[in-house]
Amino acid sequence: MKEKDIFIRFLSDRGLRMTNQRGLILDAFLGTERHVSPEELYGLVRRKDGTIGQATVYRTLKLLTEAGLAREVDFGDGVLRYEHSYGHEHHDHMICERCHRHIEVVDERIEELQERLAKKYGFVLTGHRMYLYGICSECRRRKA
Amino acid sequence: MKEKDIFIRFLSDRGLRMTNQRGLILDAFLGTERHVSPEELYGLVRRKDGTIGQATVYRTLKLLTEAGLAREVDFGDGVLRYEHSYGHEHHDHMICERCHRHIEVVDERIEELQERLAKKYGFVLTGHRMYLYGICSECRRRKA
DNA sequence: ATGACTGCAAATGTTTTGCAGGTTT
DNA sequence: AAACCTGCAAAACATTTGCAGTCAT
Repeated sequence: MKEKDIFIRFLSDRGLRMTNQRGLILDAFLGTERHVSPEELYGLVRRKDGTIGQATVYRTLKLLTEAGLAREVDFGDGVLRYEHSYGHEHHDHMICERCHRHIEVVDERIEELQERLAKKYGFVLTGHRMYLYGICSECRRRKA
Repeated sequence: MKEKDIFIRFLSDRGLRMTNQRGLILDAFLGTERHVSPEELYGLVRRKDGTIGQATVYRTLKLLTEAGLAREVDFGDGVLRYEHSYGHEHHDHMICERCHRHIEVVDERIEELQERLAKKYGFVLTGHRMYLYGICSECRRRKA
């Protein structure tokens, strides 16, 4: 399990320690492929350890983000979510407004045009967020 | 002033009334070309009427949004901002991470590729949000 | 011992809501 | 009167922080 090693390394590089709670949170995070909110993750972790506090979950998610293992995703619904970052290339998101299912997408040509657009205005891009909202085929079929 | 008429129309269509406060808030909103947060707008309006409450500002901004005069913009910094919608075509945003200056941008080719990308996954797009983050030329020059 | 870690509760910051009083129709 | 509006303060919400106690080195 490479991620755990990375995390341990990251922690010790900063004089921090790997703890039981951090391990549980990391496992729970890695164990789901969904975009989890801190609250959801808190629920998952609590099944393993009922005494854990949500502050610890919040704090650990920040650490995982700094360690490059997690990435914050903001769909704009007021809750921050986290997705796997290690071994997961950059991608954007397409979200169904009915069933809230979402797909990760990448389009090289779009990425390239974004760069060009930035250059046109004298910007050097550091990152971007792109969310495509729509209705997926299933939802359209179900309620056409 | 077309916007005011639209707002009055929108209100009366729903059995609501144009009031002094709503008028002031609309004027203040139209009077700035920046992306204002409710708090900023509250500050502006209070200069004209010191007794206005911020709840009224929040409520009116929601109304303006429903009326199609304002559009919510979420830069992901924890504050919702509002921009003019009437007579302002769709556009995306490019934000300087140093000076927080932002530019409104549109790229037809990107829009088109987004549509194609959606179609590829069976989605029909209803909208999208795209934020490009970077460093603007001035900030690069100032602190290269 | 020192410094890190944790759970808890309190604080934060933005936005929403309940309410009592005021205004319009 | 009925329905809408308003300001205020309280509530709601996700997230952060302070703190006192605990644990690892």
